[in-house]
Amino acid sequence: GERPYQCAMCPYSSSQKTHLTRHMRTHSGEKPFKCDQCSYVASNQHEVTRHARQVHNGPKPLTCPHCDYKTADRSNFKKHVELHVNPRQFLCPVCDYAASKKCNLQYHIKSRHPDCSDITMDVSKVKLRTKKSEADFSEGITDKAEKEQTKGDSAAKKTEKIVKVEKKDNLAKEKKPTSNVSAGQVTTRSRKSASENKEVDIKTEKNAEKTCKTKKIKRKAESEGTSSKQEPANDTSVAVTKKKKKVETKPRDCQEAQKSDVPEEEPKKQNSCLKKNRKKKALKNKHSKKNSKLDQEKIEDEEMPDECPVTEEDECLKPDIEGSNQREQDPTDTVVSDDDGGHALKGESTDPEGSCIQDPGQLCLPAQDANTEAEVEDQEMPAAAEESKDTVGEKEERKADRGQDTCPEESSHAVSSEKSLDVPMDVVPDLAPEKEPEEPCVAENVSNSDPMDLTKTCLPATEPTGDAVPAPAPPEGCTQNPKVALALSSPDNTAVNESQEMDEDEGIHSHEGSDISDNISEGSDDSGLNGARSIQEETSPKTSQGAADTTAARENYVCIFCDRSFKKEGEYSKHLNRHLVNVYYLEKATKGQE
DNA sequence: CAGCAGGGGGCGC
DNA sequence: CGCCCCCTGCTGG
Repeated sequence: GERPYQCAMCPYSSSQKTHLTRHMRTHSGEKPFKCDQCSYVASNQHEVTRHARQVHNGPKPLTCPHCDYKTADRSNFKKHVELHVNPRQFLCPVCDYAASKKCNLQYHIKSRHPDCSDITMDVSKVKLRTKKSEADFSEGITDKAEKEQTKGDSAAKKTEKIVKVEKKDNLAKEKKPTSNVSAGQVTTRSRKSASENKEVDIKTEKNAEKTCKTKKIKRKAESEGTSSKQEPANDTSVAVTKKKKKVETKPRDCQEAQKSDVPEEEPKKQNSCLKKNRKKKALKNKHSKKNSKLDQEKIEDEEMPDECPVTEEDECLKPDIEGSNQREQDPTDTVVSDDDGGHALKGESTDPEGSCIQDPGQLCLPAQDANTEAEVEDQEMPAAAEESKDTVGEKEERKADRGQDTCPEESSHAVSSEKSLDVPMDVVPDLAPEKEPEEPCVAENVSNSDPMDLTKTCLPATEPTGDAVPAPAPPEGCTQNPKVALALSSPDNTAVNESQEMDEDEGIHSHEGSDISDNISEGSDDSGLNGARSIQEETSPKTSQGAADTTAARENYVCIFCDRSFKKEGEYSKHLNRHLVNVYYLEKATKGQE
């Protein structure tokens, strides 16, 4: 309590004079203690001794029971053991990053999320699942939250110490099993706490021959006594809050999970996602957050298996009380579940990347995305099988390459992309120009599906044309037709629109995607309309066919927009042009407004 | 992630 | 006073 020795230079105060004198050296910079083996100097003699132990090959009495790691630094030793016991306990509230060390998390937050408020960032509260469990179990632990920063660890320590007293010897054997942590994370959490304590205790015992135990116990008792009062509530609340947060934050995730529910497949996605993420990191894209998230997700995934179910349940049950601190943690958990679900739905084939990356990204898209994706896939698959297997393969490759970009997929869709040129012209703009880049995943999916549809529609038309109709099929006149095709193809306005938009972004530039164009028409040199043209050709025939079939055989050309029929291609093309022009200007107008 | 170092609290002598 | 222990920050691999 009392701190009679006040520093004149800073707010520091100490209960002991010597501490103040020592502290004063920090201000004066005085470092009277020098290492005899090097030039190292310190203000504290003990720092020199520690330095000598660590830097100069001193004895390393501390040996990790789980591995060959040895160290002379107890702090480092504890940290290391923690890695075995419960890796990645510390989840970043802002992103998915998970750290094995509190300090690492703090550093992460500082470096990555400097703008975040301290409160939310309070690492002490951020703990992980395992710790949560511990906290829940042991009341004493709870003090951490209240104490402020030291607490978290101190509490753990305390618990550990206590455990030691009780168990000591027994544990050593048990340790190993628990140590497996990396492999069997599931059990680890709950176990971890216990196992950790045991292990740690043992170690400490070994190393700390002395009276450490007694001291520790004292400390524990003290700390507990002090903290116990307040903490219990806090700890529990904290743990609870975390869980709750997870639930809340992740509703969508949950949804996804529910949909797919297949946890097994998810890992794949995650992995892929992770890989992608990593790549991104390597590239150092702007999206540091995303990357981190991804990483975290990975981590979580690994750990999550067991926990997930539990956490979810908890979350569901509890509405969040506090929710303030660490939503993100939960999200991560949920994310994992989500991912799994996504996999299940999609199966392996789909592009996990997009979904994974984006979802974590932040928004709540996931649920929808998942759905859309699933649907898209379904649609796509057939289409791909039918017509554009090649294209699909290409797309995939492209995607993989582009993985970095958030919305690589779009570009990938060659088919749609080509059209893109026309896009502005295309009807789509009217309906939904809005989408834009944010939802790469969805867009991609959609776009993919759309392309498929288009292709389908187009292809049939091209081939059969000869049959049904006299086949005027002069591609030239129809330059504008593509639009028509789009319109036709897109009974689903939304999908079409999306695809178009998507196309616009990249498709226009890159010709790559033009599977259709290649197939259909190569010769067209018309400026921008080339891609469209191919479509047009197809469409025109198509229209003719379709029209003939459905409407009336007599008229070769039926206007998509107004059902008007034309016997002559030239007339029809002119008529279409009128519509197109209108559309074009409408688009411009809409864009301008936006 | 491990290592190193700064700073601080507690305690025995 | 000296020592131990701990927490934390930062850095390099």
